[in-house]
Amino acid sequence: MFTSPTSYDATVAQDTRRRRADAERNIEAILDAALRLFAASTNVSMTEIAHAAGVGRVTLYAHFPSREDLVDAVVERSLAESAELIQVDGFDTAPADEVLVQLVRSSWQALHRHRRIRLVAQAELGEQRLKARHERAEVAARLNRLITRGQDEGTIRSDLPVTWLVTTFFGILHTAADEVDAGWLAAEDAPAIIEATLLPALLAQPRVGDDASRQQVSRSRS
Amino acid sequence: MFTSPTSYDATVAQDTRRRRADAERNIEAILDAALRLFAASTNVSMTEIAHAAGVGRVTLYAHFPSREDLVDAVVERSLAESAELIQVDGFDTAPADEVLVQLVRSSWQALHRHRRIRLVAQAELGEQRLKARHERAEVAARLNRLITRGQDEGTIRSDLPVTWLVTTFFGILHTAADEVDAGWLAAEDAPAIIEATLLPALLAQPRVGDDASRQQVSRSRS
DNA sequence: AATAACTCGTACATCACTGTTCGAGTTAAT
DNA sequence: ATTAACTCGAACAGTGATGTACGAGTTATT
Repeated sequence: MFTSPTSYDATVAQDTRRRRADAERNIEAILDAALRLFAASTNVSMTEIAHAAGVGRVTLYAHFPSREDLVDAVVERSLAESAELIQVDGFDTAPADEVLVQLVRSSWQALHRHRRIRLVAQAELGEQRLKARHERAEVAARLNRLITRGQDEGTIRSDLPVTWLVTTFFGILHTAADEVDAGWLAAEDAPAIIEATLLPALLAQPRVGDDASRQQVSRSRS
Repeated sequence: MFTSPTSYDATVAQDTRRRRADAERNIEAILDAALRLFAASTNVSMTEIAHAAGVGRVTLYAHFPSREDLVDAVVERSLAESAELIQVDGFDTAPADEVLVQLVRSSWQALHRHRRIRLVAQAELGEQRLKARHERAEVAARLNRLITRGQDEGTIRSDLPVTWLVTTFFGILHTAADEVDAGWLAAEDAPAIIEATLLPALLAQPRVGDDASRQQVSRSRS
């Protein structure tokens, strides 16, 4: 029997009781599988997740007593993951607009994954709990700082609220990722297209005149 | 009994058999309710829809034998609705960029609704069936024509695929609508913000220098 | 006023998912 | 090598959704 001792907080680090190594591994596997499956589709059963993690269904319930607990843990993990991914070179020192471009290039897919998880959580945990606890988490906060810095530097427009600019950033990423998922846009074309769309929308002074910055980006489905 | 005669194709106009007036009314009510509920949340049961339409659950099944049929009909209706909404004055004659602005102002919410339905359909009917039948429907086609015309006129940028520009248009609308739903953006601020974001991203020559075009749009949550 | 269309509630069969329990087998840790 | 932690499959109860069947009542149509 192992339900009572090890149960609920596989989530946060704070575990008073020690855990065996294989248990730890399984938890990781479950979280990984869940993250992957949720990113693909919102409707995933516990059974599917357990199976995908190479683990018995019972074991899953041993670590995450309810579906809600699982989703919760996945959100947490996804948030932490994104926070790391976003940490590119010179995040706090390089010109803000260049950092943005860098972010798009390095991690637009991962950031998209995070967004999908957010959808799942929103549907299953309800809007408020999610909003209160996670929305102002590390990722959003860092993006916020970055954009604000860009505004101070004069590279990023100041006529729109910072929050909206951040949202737009994720929004375009999201849109592009959906297009890729649907097979209407080649994944390798995405970064360039995202960049070409995002920059004029966010920058204070869209470079104009020089058509060097606006050459044909992609010919697919023109 | 009424299952066999009236059943399946409440959907398309093509009905050989005549229908009684109240039946017609109920079908409308059901479609309306479904559209409304689906726009709010993806997970809606048949029971809820029937109840919201002020109709017995059995009656619902009488007109739409399966959930799939219902979703199908709702998609159809939503598409038709959007096609009408999009038909603003001078759609085919006024400068394309001005028409775009006009579209945002008049119907961004409705267009958003259409997008939500698309999500439901995508989850329940599967990607391909939806794509094949509907994506190239009236709305998308018109938008496509409009953007293409704008490119010919030189007002809309030509370095990105038309498809992507259309997608971006809907994407930003969608993003903004979500923000409004979540209560992070006032609905009355939305059109201006959308416009301010969309135009620089889509136009060939973003007006630059004159900060008249980039005055403070909203102060909320800056 | 008569007929057929349409409505309703109730009840039933089926299914998929969630969460729990049991007992027995593995495996990491000391 | 012993113990406690962890694993597993199978089986069960509960819930909620889908779809069907019946029979009786209501309402549009002619």
